[in-house]
Amino acid sequence: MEKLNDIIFYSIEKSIKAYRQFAQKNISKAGIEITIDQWLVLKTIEEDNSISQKDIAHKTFKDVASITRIIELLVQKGYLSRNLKSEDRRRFDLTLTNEGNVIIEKMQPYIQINRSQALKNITNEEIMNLQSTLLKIISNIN
Amino acid sequence: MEKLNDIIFYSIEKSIKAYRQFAQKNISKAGIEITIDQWLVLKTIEEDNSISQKDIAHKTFKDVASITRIIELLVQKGYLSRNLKSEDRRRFDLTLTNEGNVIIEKMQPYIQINRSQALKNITNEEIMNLQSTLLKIISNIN
DNA sequence: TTTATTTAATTGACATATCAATTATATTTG
DNA sequence: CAAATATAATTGATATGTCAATTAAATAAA
Repeated sequence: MEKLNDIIFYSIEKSIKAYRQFAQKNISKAGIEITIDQWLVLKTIEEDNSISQKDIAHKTFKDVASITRIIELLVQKGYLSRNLKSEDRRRFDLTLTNEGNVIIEKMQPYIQINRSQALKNITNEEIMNLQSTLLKIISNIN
Repeated sequence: MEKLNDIIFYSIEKSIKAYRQFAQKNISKAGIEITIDQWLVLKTIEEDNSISQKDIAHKTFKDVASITRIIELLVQKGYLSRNLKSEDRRRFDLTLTNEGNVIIEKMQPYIQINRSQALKNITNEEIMNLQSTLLKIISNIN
């Protein structure tokens, strides 16, 4: 009978968990006070500041409920400002504050280092194959 | 500048999240009242009923604190019994109840179906490559 | 053997995930 | 236009993840 360890989904889970812990540890060690998830949401807003919370959720593979709460924390921390949109009062204008921009800048080198360390000695071809197989899995279950 | 979407870690995260949602939905739809995480812990105990909570945590890539809480829920639900070990009173004897065994049995076909649907049209070679690249990533960050 | 150290598990605090219900607003339809 | 429907976001409840502090027991060291 197959053991849990043999299952590919365990490797996928293990790799992403290990990467998250590794990345978060490096960020915290650098004295940057933000979680990877908060950064991810902030970065998504930076890339498109007219995006809706629903679309942020979709883009980050999170739930809209989680996005509401993460945005709340980002506002509390002073990285983000949030105001009702006049055109559609169900939605919000989300804008990075100066501090928000600063922290995105500050994170950049760590993100790079984390990624390159995690992918050390792995060829482009391997990455492309990895990506392609993962996309197959994703499309199989949608 | 690279967009979030291009990053391989997003595909890894997306695939595992999609798989978990897909699997959980199928289980719930079948009227089985257990979470994937609870099942995972129960299955781990079934495979080795002398395992410590610390080792369950290690094996499932979870935190010992989470294991404590998940075990509590499994006991509450009547799937697991927990008694102090006489040899080492810091530890517990964890044993599946009849109901626990029944639910593991009941889950089995769904687990199989979920896995085979997710891996449909993906060759063994691809899976092996996926596994091997993921293991490289894991070892790079440990 | 008493004390110090290590180990296993728990607990508290906070962040995030998920689902269902709710609120507020916008859009569609009769 | 008024009523019905759809959409965006929030909120509550429960589960899990993570870290730090704590408790209880076992083991090692003085």
